[in-house]
Amino acid sequence: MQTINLEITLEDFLRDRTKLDQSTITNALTSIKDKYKEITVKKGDFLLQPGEVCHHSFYVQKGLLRYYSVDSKGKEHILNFAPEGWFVTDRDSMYYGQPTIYFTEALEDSTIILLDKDFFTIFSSTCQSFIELNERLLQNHIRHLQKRITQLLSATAEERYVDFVRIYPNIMARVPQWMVASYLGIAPESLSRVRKDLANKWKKSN
Amino acid sequence: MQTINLEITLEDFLRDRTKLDQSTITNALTSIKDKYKEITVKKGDFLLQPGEVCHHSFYVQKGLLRYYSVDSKGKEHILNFAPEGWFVTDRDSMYYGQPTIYFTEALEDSTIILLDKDFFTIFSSTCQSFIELNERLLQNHIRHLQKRITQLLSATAEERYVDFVRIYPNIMARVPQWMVASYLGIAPESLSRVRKDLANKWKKSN
DNA sequence: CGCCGAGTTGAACTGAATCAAGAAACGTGG
DNA sequence: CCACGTTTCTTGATTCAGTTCAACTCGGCG
Repeated sequence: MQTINLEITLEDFLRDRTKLDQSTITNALTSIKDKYKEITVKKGDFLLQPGEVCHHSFYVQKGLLRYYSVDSKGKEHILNFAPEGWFVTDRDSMYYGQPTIYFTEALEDSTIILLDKDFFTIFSSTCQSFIELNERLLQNHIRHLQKRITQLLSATAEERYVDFVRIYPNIMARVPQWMVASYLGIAPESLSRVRKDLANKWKKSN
Repeated sequence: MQTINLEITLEDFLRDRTKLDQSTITNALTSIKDKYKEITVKKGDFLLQPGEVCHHSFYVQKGLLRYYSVDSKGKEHILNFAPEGWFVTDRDSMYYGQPTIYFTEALEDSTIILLDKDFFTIFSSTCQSFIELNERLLQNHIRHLQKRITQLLSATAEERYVDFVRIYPNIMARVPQWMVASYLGIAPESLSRVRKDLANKWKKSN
């Protein structure tokens, strides 16, 4: 498999989003360095499985995660993909101490930063612009989820697919097609047909 | 229409969620009283319509709001109901200054508190427990949206309906059935049939 | 009284799921 | 580097959940 060479360190990320200079961030991170740690995982490894309790947020430094559930009929439903620079947090489990019902799996060999439950709180107390960052992240996450709900309520399989490739072309290229289908809430066979139809349309109009 | 007599003031809400005493909250609110104001609206009034830019979060003190979009075929899709003690925020519009694409409509005569865009930020700077409240609200909102996505991806119309009445029996009783259908992402006729089937099942098992 | 919005019911239709089979791509071990 | 099994993708035939369209009922309300 060809490796993808994206790597956005947590420091890069913080610098970019908080507009603080590198040394401020390095200092802040050093002062709470027991609140996070870096690990590497291999393709196929699980960071979290149903029944376990979640103690960390995951920041993806390199690689790709998927966060999914399995329903009563054994079908997988992907809630999120997380490439470099994204977070995965199992909020139900982390904030309420319940065992999770989701899988968090590495789709590629990945470098992940584990952030303690109180990482954000503690970091926040050291600098104002981090509070704002955190809020912005949550706000954006909400906007993202809301958009997805609107789409699930109103768009056809084809529309959802077209939108997905437009917004996440890189993810499209990095995961098997049936996972995209699972994310979009359609059967893999249906996605295959959707793609065929789109290809035909495109040919005709050319 | 019979009136519903729930009323949860913003102060009640803050006291309950931040565990601060009443006088602290009253003082804090007094110090930023230009950052929020109370209004009353009538059933059918719109607090926000597509094309307008959103400048406030809405806190529902009394009454009921719905937040919905209209798709290209003219169909409505309800993103959220908001009864007493709930918030409605159009984040796309408020944080990015874009005109909104959603309707925010009062389904009953309502008392609404308009919270300025920076209400939360300013209030946060006066007390730590408010930062936490804000974060918890956002976290819960995310959990809620995520659950809804999982359900849209995996559950049948019947399962979604059963879950809805279990969790929001009060909303079920306060809005027309076709709005519940719209929230669940099914046609009103389908919801009617689902209910009929459920009634039959219940009779048989009795 | 007559109108109107909400809900129900039936019949026909349809987008997508399911089932089944085969083709292509992939990775792993020899 | 090839051979083999596994996974992914495609295609066709069939089924099904839910939509659409249309007609009818019911209960309020001016």
